[in-house]
This record gives sequence, structure tokens and C-alpha cells, in this order.
Amino acid sequence: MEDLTKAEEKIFSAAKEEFIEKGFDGARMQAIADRAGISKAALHYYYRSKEKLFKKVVNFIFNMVFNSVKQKIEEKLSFEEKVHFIISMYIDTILQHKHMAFFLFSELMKHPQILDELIKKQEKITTLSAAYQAELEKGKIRSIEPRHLILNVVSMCIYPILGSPLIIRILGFSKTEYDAFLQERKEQVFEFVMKSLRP
Amino acid sequence: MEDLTKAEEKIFSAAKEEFIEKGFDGARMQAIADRAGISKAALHYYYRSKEKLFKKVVNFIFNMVFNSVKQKIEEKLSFEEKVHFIISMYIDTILQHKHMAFFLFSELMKHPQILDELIKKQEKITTLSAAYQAELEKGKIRSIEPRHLILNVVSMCIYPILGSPLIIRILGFSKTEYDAFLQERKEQVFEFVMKSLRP
DNA sequence: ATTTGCCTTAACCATCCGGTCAAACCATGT
DNA sequence: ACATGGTTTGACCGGATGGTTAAGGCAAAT
Repeated sequence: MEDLTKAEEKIFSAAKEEFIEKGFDGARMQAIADRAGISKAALHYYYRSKEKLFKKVVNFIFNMVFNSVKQKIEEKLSFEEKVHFIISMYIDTILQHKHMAFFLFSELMKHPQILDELIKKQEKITTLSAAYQAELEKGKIRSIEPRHLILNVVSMCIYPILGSPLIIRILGFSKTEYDAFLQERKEQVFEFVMKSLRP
Repeated sequence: MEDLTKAEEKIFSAAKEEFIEKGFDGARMQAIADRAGISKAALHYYYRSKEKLFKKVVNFIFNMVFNSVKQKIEEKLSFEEKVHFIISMYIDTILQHKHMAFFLFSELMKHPQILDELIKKQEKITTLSAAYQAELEKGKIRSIEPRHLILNVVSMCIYPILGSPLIIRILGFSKTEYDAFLQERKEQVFEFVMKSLRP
């Protein structure tokens, strides 16, 4: 992101809050202006329309979330360590940006075209599936279709966090209990995956 | 649901479509009236307000989805068969009611209070975790915290479907490819779970 | 034929919302 | 002191939106 003046900064952060809380349809330009402590006219002076402001916010949040997730996985790590690293990182990152992650998921579902503009490449899979291949040939793990493996891991990390408000109510957790439960999951999911991959 | 006149039926089904496509904020009463082929005033005559109509729709869809998911698991099935049954049923049901499931997820996230009115009980867990206990004592599977097991299974079934528009784009599937992939998952997830549960 | 009660509609209302504009504000350079 | 140009604002606009109302239509009951 280019450098922003203080006014632009305040507006942008106000817009992030409003859009994350209310979504595109629910967000109000006046509410964004109020949060930023300026007039609605000034808001339009900086960001000409709701759509443009929204797209900038989505773009920013998308990059923020995906950059934190896409940290380099060090080459020297073993396959097992890589799996463990990916799981921990996914859970920590998504937990940290919970609201943003849900906002992204929700809005991108409604307007999937936005994704097309944002997605360039995604090498994460190859980096893991290469390590998987090597491990497989050493006979240390069983054979499995890599895309299913990836989707299994990602699902077990993301869904319990994305759907937490629902899951909490359905399984009868308290919020603090569920936070602890999600921390446990870092080890639990790792164990679940590695146990499944035994030859 | 009580019996509805033909007019009410048409209106209700029009409302379902509109709300599912646009969500509460995006839905328009006029659009619902148009779909149903009546005037906006007639619409308000039957369902007094947008909120009331919305809640009835949510309630209906919630029951429809959860009732199909909550089919009885026959007692005589073995633990393995039960796991397989749950996975297949989850994937089939959610796949069948894809749009409704996403609508529910999305709207319930924004207004979790609605859930409180809808949730009475949820015995699904006990029915499976009892079978799990028995199997564990026979030494046929390893020990695992049942809530993690359940959440793992549910996540691997739900997330790949809920997030399909995103996943398709990120993993570079076509829609038909992805449909086949999701069918494969019924066996893949089952195998993944059972392999993990080996002692 | 008239009443009764359900249904439908066109017209209308108040409010809200995104966006515009002309005027004012203010710091800087001359 | 004055002009310049970026910044800020209150007032306003057009259109959309949820909701209301008064009047009428229509079919069955009287």
C-alpha cells in the first residue's frame, strides 16, 4: 500500500471497521465518515465511491491475511515439521485475523469476481506436495491424493475458526473454553494428520 | 410449517430465493413481490415486515437442512459404518442444499442471536461418541478427544463445499472437476479418518 | 341483491442513502 | 497583503426502500 496522509489513514481504518462489521450492503458511508471524524463530503473527496473504497479495503485485507499465511517454509524442515508448521501458522493467523477472515470469506463468496483480480499464483501446494513426494518414496508415509490432504488440513484449521460463533452454540462451549480448545487443536490436528499418514 | 395458501406458498418461495441470493441487507421487498407476481402491498399483507418474513425463511431453511442432516443412524451399524454414513450424508446433504447452507452460515454469523431461538438440542455427538467409546474399549481404535474427532470430520465435509467458489479459484479446478472431486471426498475423508484412528 | 370478509392494487409517505456542489477554510508562497 | 490550490463542509438532490392507506374487486354466505 502506498503511503497515506493522516486523514486518509483515519478514513481507511474507519472504512475497514465498518465494512468488516457490516459487510458491503450493511455499511454506510455516513457511518464511515463519523468514525473517521469527518464529513461525508470529505470522505467522497478522498475515495470517490463506496465501491472503490470497498475494493481497496478488500484488497488490503486480502493481502494482509494471505501474506501472513504465506510465510516461507524453511527448506531444511522435515516433512513432519512442515506439516506441523503449516497447521500452527494457519490456526494462529486466522485466529489473529478472525473478523477479517470471516469478512473476506463472506464477501468473496457473494462477489467471487473480486477474487479473479486478486489471485496471481498459489505455490503453497507444490512446496508441500514436493516434500510429500520425497517422504512417500522413503516409505515413511502412505499414499494419498495430495489435493485431498491439503484440503483436509486446511478445512480442519479454517472451519472451526470461521464457524466459531455457530460451533460454540451448537457444541455448548463458552468463549474462553473454545479458545483453549482451538489452541489444543494445533497439536490435535497435527496428530490426527500424521497418524492418518502412517503407512 | 403450517399449511399455506397458494399465494402464501408463492410468496414464501419467492422470499427464499431472494434472501438466499442477496442476504437480508441485499434483498428487496419489491423484488420478492415481483418474483411472486403480486404487489408489494399484498406482500406486506401476508408477512407484515421484512424482519418477520426473513425470520420465517431462516427458520424454515434451518429446519430443512438440519433435519436432513439429522437422519437416524441405525443402531445396528458398526462404528466404521456409522462414520462412513455420517460423512456421506453430510457431504450429500450440504451439496444438495449448497446455497441454503451458505446463506444460513453467512446470516447466522451476522446475527447469532437467531441461533439461540432455533437450537433446542443436539444429540448427534453422543450417538457417535457412544459408539466410539465401545470401539475404543475393544481396542480397535486409538484414543482421541471425541469433540476434536467430530469437529475434524464435520470440517472436512462442510468447508470444501461452503468455500467451493473460493477453493475452485485457488486450486484451479473447473466446476465439473470439482464436483467429481467432492464425490471422491466421501471415500477419501472416510479413509483419512479411519486410517488416523488405527491404534 | 346485498352483505360480509378475504384479497389486491395504485398511489402515497417518510426516511435513508450514495453522491454532488458551491462556498468557505486555511496554509503556503510571493 | 494578496493570490493560489489543496482541503473541508453544510446543504442539497434524485432515487430507492420499507411500509401504509383508502378504495375497490370478488366470491361465498344471507
